[in-house]
Amino acid sequence: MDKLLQSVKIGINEKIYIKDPESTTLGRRIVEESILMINAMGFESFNFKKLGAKIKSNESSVYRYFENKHKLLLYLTSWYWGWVEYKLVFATHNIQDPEEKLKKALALVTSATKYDSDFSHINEVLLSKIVINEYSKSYLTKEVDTENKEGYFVIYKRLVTRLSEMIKNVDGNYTYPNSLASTVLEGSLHQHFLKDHFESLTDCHENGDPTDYFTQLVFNSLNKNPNG
Amino acid sequence: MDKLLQSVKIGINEKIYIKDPESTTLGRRIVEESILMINAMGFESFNFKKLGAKIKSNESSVYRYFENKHKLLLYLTSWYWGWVEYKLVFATHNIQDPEEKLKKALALVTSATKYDSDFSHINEVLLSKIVINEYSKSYLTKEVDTENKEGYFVIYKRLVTRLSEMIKNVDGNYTYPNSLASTVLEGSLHQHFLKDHFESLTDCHENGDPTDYFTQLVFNSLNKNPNG
DNA sequence: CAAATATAATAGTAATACTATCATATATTA
DNA sequence: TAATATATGATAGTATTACTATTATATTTG
Repeated sequence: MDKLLQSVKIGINEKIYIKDPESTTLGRRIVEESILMINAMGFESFNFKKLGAKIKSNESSVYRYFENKHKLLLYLTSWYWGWVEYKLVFATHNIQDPEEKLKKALALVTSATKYDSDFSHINEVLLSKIVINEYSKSYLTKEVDTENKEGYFVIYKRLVTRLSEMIKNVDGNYTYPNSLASTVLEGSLHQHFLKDHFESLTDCHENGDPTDYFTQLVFNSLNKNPNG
Repeated sequence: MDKLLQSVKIGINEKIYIKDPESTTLGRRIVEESILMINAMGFESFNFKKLGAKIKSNESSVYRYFENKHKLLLYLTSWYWGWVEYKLVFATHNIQDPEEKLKKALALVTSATKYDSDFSHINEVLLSKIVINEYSKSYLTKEVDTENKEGYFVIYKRLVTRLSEMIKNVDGNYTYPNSLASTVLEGSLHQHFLKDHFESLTDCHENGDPTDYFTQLVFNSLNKNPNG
């Protein structure tokens, strides 16, 4: 990644925000601090009044960027998935062998985010924790279908599709490429969550980790090309 | 199931409620109507004032049974998982062959709830929809660890463990029995959700279904006993 | 029938999730 | 550089939520 990310802007559906937070200092401060705050106090306790106070700005100013905290969550998680997608495409585009490509993709998508790239106002380590703890809440709502039609989840959907395509490239006859791809992405978040809060429900600690687990899971499901 | 369920009471952690809703008519009405309401309007819009009005009782009366709507959700989802556990144990206890047993368990746990048993005030079909749409919200909170210590999730954890044991009985050398069990349970809810809202992210519709998908996924991961 | 208990009705509070208005600071452009 | 546009800040206000507290009225039980 490194320097490259400096000039890359994750393209997020314009309907998610009122004013592009990337366009101003205040906007970037909103995004930056909201990540710290949501991470520290959880999405439920977080609100725009607290955020305004924290950034020494005002509640009403925050509302000029995002309609409400749900939209802000959509923004943050879209950014995260866009960032993962970028890393995925970048890291796999020059790999020819479909199995190697898929293996690399799975590693990227299932491993814990450990380092903050430090090139933007966004702390990727904390953001990935937010995604683990809060992403489901962004779509488990009564408004999913309308918001989906508005395109609020395109980036995530594209990521699932990319993974699904890689799966198909290893085994074109497999019946459940989309289900497997969505299981890996969602299941990975879940295993990371269990590791932190329900240890007994996962084996991803000392003697195992999500990457190894999901890599096995996927490859055992696929009939690999006998020539490959 | 049928008549048997009439006399079976799902044992739920007493700390989840203030007064056992099973002990009174009002309590059962609270549970019964809350399922209909949460299903119809979603957990976010649901509240005790609306529930009180709907059952022609009072907000304050509802608060004598449950501290807040989060506890009510814990109650409902615990009941659901207790019910699934009961069905699981009942349906598999006389199966000797580990593979057959696991197969049966997977079918039970991944298939959509289609029929309301009609023996209690609880509509299992709607409750299963609530679990699909809202279960994650019951544990994706800042209070998980304390609530987990209080035993609010024991039933679910026991269910995962049971499934994990069945997996181990098919392949004792498999490294990830707990992860696989938790993936199946959580992943199954997710696939059902995707089927309803993000069709393109799943293959569980015309030519596939969660049971078939997860059965394949699990058995492809396990080295079956060559003698079995 | 009295006493205990459950439920209902009403009121009240602090916090949330906003909207509206106006003042002020900063940037743009004529 | 003055005029103007735009962004931000400060303050106030509203409806709703998530409760708590109190008192009144049923209903059950001893």
